[in-house]
Amino acid sequence: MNMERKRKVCMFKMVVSSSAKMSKSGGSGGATTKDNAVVSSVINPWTGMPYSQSYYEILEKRKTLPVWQQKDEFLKALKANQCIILVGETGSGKTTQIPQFVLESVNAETPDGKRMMIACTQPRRVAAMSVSRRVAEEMDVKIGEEVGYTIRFEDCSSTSKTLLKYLTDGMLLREAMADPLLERYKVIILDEAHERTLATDVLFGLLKKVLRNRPDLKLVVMSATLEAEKFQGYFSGAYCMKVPGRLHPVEILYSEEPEKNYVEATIRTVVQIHMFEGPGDVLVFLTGEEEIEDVCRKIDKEIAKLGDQSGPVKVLPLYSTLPPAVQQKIFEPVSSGRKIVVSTNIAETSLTIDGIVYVIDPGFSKQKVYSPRGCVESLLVSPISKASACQRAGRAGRTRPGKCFRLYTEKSFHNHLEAQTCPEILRSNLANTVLTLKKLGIDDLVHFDLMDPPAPETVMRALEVLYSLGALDDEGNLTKLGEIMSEFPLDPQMSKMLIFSPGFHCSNEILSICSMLSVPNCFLRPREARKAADEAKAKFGHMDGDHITLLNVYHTYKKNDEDPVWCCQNFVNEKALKAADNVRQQLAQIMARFNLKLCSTDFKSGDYYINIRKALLAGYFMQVAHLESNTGHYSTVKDNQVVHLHPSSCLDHKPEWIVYHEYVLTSRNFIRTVTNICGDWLAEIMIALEKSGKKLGYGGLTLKDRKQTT
DNA sequence: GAGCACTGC
Repeated sequence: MNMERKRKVCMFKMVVSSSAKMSKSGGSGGATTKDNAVVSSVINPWTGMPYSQSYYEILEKRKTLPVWQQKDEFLKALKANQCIILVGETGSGKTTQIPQFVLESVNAETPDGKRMMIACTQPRRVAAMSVSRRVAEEMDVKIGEEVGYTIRFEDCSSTSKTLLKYLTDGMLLREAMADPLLERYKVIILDEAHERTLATDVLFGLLKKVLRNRPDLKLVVMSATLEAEKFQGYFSGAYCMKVPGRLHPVEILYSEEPEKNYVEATIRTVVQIHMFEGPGDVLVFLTGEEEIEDVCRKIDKEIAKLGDQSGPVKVLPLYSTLPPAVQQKIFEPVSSGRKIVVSTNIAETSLTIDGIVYVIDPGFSKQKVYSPRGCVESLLVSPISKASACQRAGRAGRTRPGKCFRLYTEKSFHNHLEAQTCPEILRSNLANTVLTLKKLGIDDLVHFDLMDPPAPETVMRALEVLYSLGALDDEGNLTKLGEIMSEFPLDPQMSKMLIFSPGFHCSNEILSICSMLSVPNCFLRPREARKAADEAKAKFGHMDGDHITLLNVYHTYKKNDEDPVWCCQNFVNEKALKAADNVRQQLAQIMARFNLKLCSTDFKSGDYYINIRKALLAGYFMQVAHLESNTGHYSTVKDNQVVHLHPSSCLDHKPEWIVYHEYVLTSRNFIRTVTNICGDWLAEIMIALEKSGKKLGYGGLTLKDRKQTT
């Protein structure tokens, strides 16, 4: 078969010439030794110790990064402007170097020794950790001292020493809740701003406000190219500068005709690359676990058919729920033949694989969409954005020139793909975000200046939820309860359930359930052992429902001393349970801060499970479904939607009333993680709510109607 | 009788 794709467009320019010149003039060899002799007496101002040999070696490499060419320009701009937008492509060195430039100049500006920090945010924990380690090394200091990082569950920084702190964007938002003017920071750098995470978007709005109240604070927004103008318009008056990247050229090849079946086209392209292209590993982007496993098997089969006429291949799947040991395999070099990694979007930003020369981009990914009407979040396979397509292509040019095969036409790239992926804030349930904003003192949500304001309906829905939970009062102000709720890293319903659980004498148990609900699904179900996995899961099952099943798993895990062998034998995801244990500790600390007692009902008491189920309802009374006797289907109490029990539920019967943790829209309207409750308990809550004057918009049902059905 | 893209607090 001929290669069908003929159109070639070179997307990336080589930007190595200037840096090559740079390292030549710096002199590698003899000159370096001479330099060292001169500067070896120089003392590291941070430690008071002479610089180590490796400091100078790294310094030479740092000086070759594109961003060093513009160090002076940046420092001048920083002095003259409150807000800078820095556009830097992959490989410019902005994430490691800019914060150090800032540190050098800001320190010079404040000789009074007043300790204020520089923050640099990252969307992901791993990045915050690994970048700060690298920077500590570059500065020849110990991580956690002058340079540190803060992520959930781990604070590797020191209040007395740390000057430069890398942290997740979500973490900075948490800090802002206690310190709304972010007074401990002198400069805040928001990195990877183009990713537009929910936390980054909220920080944008918050910092725009804070900058007006703190003329001494400076903000640096760092982003990849595409949205620079939009950012400049939002941060009006910001100084904007561009730094070139350093990526090898990537040749883009498009399909001539639209592909009917992108999975088949993918397999065909892999085979073609393997037969006709030179050496180099292949990275394939697909949408999900099942599709990936399926394609991996088919590629193996097709390449086996070729027989000896082509070299060996190693086909490896990659997605987040893969056990870490299997994930690690993608980084191992293959002794002979070609490595083919078939991955989800995880390889687009979170994981970087070296040695990739060919990228196959079918143009799809699974994306979260939110519908405020039904309060549902769902995952949909959707076309990616142009920005995302460029990011994928760039993965082929990290080590040497590469090729990217787009399995769609050039016309559809230009005409059908959106420029940017829709920001997360427009695709999410905002109940928790609105609670955070209220806690940050932003009362007027309508006039809060967000880069992309969400639909009014989404904000209204969030306010409604918070109001009915008692987090907001009639005027929309945060109540005492709302304030405590905002301190928990949980959805508002879950915070409320946890805060009310001591009143039901079961806070230990609810705490464990919250933790289990906060981590990925702990039940493993490998394709080759489905039956055994289902049997193992059934042993944890409880007749009252899935929440108590989760509690059983957690208790049994602890009873077995967190034994990895036990996890494996019972098809339980050890990583998830460890995470639940971490979450539990964190939540317990927050509870202690508010004097929320940890208590349990006597296990032998008939009320043990009843109390737990009542506590569930205290938070999730808006997520109740009723079995309709005429149809045999469940319908939601709130808006009379027909819903179906998710097949993963352990319930083997259909109780009249159930509370559900989530409503997911996939092949049908499913409710997942459900527990049997009593209609009278719901009626009691409704009466109490109505007495306090709260209207819930319960689909036109009056209280009398609801009482009649109980 | 299904699915869980990916992050983050």
